Amino acid sequence: MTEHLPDEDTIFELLQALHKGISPKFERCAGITPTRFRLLQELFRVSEISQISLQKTLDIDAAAVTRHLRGLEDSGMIARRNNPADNRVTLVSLTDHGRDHINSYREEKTRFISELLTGFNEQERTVLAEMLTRLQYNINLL
Amino acid sequence: MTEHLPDEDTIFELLQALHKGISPKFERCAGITPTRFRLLQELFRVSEISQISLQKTLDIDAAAVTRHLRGLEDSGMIARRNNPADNRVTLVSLTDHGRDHINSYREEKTRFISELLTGFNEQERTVLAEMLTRLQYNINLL
DNA sequence: TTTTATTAGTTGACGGGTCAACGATTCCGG
DNA sequence: CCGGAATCGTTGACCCGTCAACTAATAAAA
Repeated sequence: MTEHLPDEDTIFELLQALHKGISPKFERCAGITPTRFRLLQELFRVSEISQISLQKTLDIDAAAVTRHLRGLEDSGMIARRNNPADNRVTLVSLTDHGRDHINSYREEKTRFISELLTGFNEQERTVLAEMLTRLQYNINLL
Repeated sequence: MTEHLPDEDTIFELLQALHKGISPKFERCAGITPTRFRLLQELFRVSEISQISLQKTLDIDAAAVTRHLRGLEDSGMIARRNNPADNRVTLVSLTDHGRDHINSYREEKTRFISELLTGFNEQERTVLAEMLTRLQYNINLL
């Protein structure tokens, strides 16, 4: 007995190892960092948005937003302008160039995710999503 | 129809969000970084080991090992000595002080993980571990 | 209205990870 | 035996995230 104990620890280690693998592989496949992709995707969805809204939506630090946007601006993907109605906020939007690129990023991301979920049927995906949601819930209680 | 599509993307985002939550919460609960805990745990297991073996076992960068060990050495948890049989390698081991501490870390970690898995019965844990393993496998193919 | 508090964004410093370059040691083939 | 190839560890530079301190602008209160 105690043949193959699934071990609570195993799940924790699997989650750690999984994270270690996912981000770099995503970047290698999609050609963009997961976080930057999320930024672009949100900009695509809403067309124009303040940095603070971006930050809250994506749940990342304000400093990180500032620096990612600087990078994306330097590469011509996004543009920023002051909000004339409130000079504290800067409004961010995709440039045409950015809009061009995000579509190919989305394709690569779709391809990546379908590779990631290879072998998972519809029901398994549902179960997995539900379990991950419960884990997230538990973590938020700590 | 398309009532609540579990969405491939959802799983990806859940994994990302999960990671964002786990490490800081672990550290807050256990009082030590996940990586440093893994280092100590491995040292506890084998008593004395070279840095390169540590690195391979834990699958982290050599530079990270060097720096973590410096930190752990400064806090008196570990000791290092040269391998007299091969002056390239440095052997790392727990100090008594480190051995004292790791037990309380282990308790905190156990508590943390059991909170994390609250509401998961034995069978669900098995299913979850198996699914995470499959994800890991898929990632390694990319 | 003037003062105070709040909000948005930037910056600096830090910890964690990676990779690339380097010195020291050991191994091995000519 | 000796010189080139591996191996081990360290360091520096970079990216990504956090927090804390700061400025500028607006909102709220006295």
